[in-house]
Amino acid sequence: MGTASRAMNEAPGVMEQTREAVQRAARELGYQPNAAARALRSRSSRLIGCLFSDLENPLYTRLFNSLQDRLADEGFVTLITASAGKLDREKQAISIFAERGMDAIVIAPGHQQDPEIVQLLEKFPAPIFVLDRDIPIQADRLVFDHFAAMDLAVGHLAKLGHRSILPVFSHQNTRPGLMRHAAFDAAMRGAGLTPGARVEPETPNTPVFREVQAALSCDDRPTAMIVQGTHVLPSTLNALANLRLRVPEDISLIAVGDSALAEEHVPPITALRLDRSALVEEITARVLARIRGQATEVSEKVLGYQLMERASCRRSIA
Amino acid sequence: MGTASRAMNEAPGVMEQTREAVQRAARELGYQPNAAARALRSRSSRLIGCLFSDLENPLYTRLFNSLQDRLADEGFVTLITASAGKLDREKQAISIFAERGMDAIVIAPGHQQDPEIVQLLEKFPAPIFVLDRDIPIQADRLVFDHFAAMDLAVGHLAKLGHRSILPVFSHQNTRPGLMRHAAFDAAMRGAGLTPGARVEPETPNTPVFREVQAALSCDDRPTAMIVQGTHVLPSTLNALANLRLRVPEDISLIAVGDSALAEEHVPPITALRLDRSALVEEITARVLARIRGQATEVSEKVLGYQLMERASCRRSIA
DNA sequence: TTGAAAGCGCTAACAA
DNA sequence: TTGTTAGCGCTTTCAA
Repeated sequence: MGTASRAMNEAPGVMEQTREAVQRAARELGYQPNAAARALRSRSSRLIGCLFSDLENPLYTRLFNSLQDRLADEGFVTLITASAGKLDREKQAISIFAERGMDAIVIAPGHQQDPEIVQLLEKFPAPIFVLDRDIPIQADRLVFDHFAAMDLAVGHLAKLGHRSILPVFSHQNTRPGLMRHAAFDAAMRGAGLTPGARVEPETPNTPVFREVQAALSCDDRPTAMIVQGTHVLPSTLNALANLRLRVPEDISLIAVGDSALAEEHVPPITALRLDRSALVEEITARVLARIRGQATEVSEKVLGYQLMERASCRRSIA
Repeated sequence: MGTASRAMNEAPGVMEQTREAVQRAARELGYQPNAAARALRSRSSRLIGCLFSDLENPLYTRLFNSLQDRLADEGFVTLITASAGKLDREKQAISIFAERGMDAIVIAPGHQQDPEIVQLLEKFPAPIFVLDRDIPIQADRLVFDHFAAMDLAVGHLAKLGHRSILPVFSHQNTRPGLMRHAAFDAAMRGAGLTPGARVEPETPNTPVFREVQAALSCDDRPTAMIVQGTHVLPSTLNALANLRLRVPEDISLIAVGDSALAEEHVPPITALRLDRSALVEEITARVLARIRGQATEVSEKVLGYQLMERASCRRSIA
C-alpha cells in the first residue's frame, strides 16, 4: 500500500498518527524492506562504489572508514575495491560498478590516462567523483595541493637550517607521484636551496632500504628527509636504524601523509596531514548533491596539507 | 523473453546457435542486465558481506583482496566493513547485511560473545561463515591453530638455545587473543622453559614502545621475542632501534602473522604465516556450497600456521 | 490524506 | 527448444 511506503520513508503527505501506527506495526512484525525491490522501482541502489589504488595506503584506509560511516548515516552502503594498481582490476571494478547500478562512484585509480579506463568512465551511467587524479573526463574533483605541501615541509626544514634534504617519493604515474618531485624541486629553489640526491621507489609499497642506506652513506649526507608515508616510511626507519642514525639528533624526518605509525613512533614524526573530515565532507556533499540532481556545474576543489609539527625535526648541526 | 535470459545466463536448454545470436545482439546493443531486477526475481543479490574487526591488520587486508578476487570470478561482489572493534558498528554492519540481502557473510568481529551480536546472527537470513572466532551459533567455521603455532615458534627458538622469550600479544577478547597467551605458556612448558615477563597491549594497534623497552631494560633481558604482526610489530622495531638492539645479533624475533613489513624488513623477519590461498579456498568453497544449498552439516576446520624461517633468529649467546 | 493500480526488468514455471 | 505469462516487493501515479 502506498501509505505504508510513504510512512516508512518519512515522505510528506501522511498523517503523523498514521505514520506512527505503520512504523509500530512494522517493528512488531519485524518487517525488513527488500532492497532489491526498492532499487528496481526507485532506480536507485543506494550503493556507492569506491576504487582506490591501494588499500595499504593509510590515507585510503582511514578515508574509507570515515566515508563509509558518513555515507551510512545518509542511508548509503559503500563498496570498496582496491586494485593494487593493476589495470585489469581497475577496469573490472568500474564495469562491476556500472552493472551493479552504483548511485555514484569515488575513484583514485592507479591509472589516470589509460584510454580504456577513460572510455569506461566517459560512458559511466552515474556521477563520478575523482580524488587527486588528472583523469581527462568531466567530473567533480578534489585535488591535493602538493606544491603548497612541499613548500611547507621544505620551508620548515630550511628554517631549521637544513640545506641538504633527501626526498623519498615514488614516481607512480598518477597525479601525486607526478607532482611531488616537481613540487619538491620548486620548494627547494624557493628556499634558496639546491635539490640533490633523491630516492624514487617504483610504487609507494616498494622497499627503499638499500637506496636510502646508499644515499645516506656518502660523506656529506643529507641532514633531513621528506618521506612518503606509505610502506616507504617503515622501510626508511629500518634503514635509519641499521645506520644507527637517530631521529632527530642525526637526521630530521618529515612524512608525507599522516598515519598511526607517524603519530605513535618514538619520537613522533612530523607529518603533512590532510584534513580527513574536510575531505569526507567534500566528497559526501558533492556526491549527495549529484545523486539528488542538485549539482549543476562540475566542481573542482583543492585541499591543502597541514604540517603537524612533532619531534622528528630539529635544527641542523651542519 | 525466457530464451534470452537463459542464453545470457549460460543456462541449459538453449541451442548453441541461439545462444550466440543472443549474446552477439546483447553486445551490439550494449545491453547491461539490471542487477536489482535480477536480485528481486531470483531472490539472490550475488552480494557477500565481510565484517572484519580491523582493516589495518595485514591479514585481513590481504585476505579481503584475495577473497574479493576469488568471489568476483564466481560472479559475486564482496562488501567489506571494518568495525575497528566498535560494538555498535558491528551491530550496524550485520543489520545492513541483512537488509541488503547478502547471499552470505564472512565475519571475524571484535565481539564474539556479545548477546546482541549473537542474536542478530542467530536470526540472520543467510549463511554465515565465521573466521577464527568462538561465536556460540551454528555456522560454518574456520579456526587457526594457535597452539600448534606457538609450539612452532617457541620450539624454533628453544632449539636455538633461547630460554627467555618475551611474548607481545594483545589480550583482545576474541579467540586469537584469548588463546595465544595460553598457547604460549603451554609451548614454553612443552619445551621445558618457564614463561616470564610479557607485554599485553589492549588492542593489536596499541603502541608498545614503552612496555617493550621496559621489558628489555632489565639485567637479564629476554634473548628472543614473539610479536603480533600488526601495529605491535613496527612499534616493537621502534623500541629495539631506540635500545640499539640489533636483530638477530642481540635479540631474535618472530612475528605472529606475516606481512609486507616482515618480509621486506632488513633482516627479513621470521613469521608465522597462514596459507592464504587455502584460507580463501576454504571460505569460497564453503560459502558457495551453502548458497547453492549443497552443504548439509556445519563445517568446522582448523588451519595451521607455517613458520617462515627468515634471518631474524639466531642461536642464543646467553 | 489515503487507497488502488501499474509497473520497474528480470527469471521461473508452464505451455506450445 | 522456444515463447508466453506471471510475479518478485516495492514506489509512483492517479483517483477518490
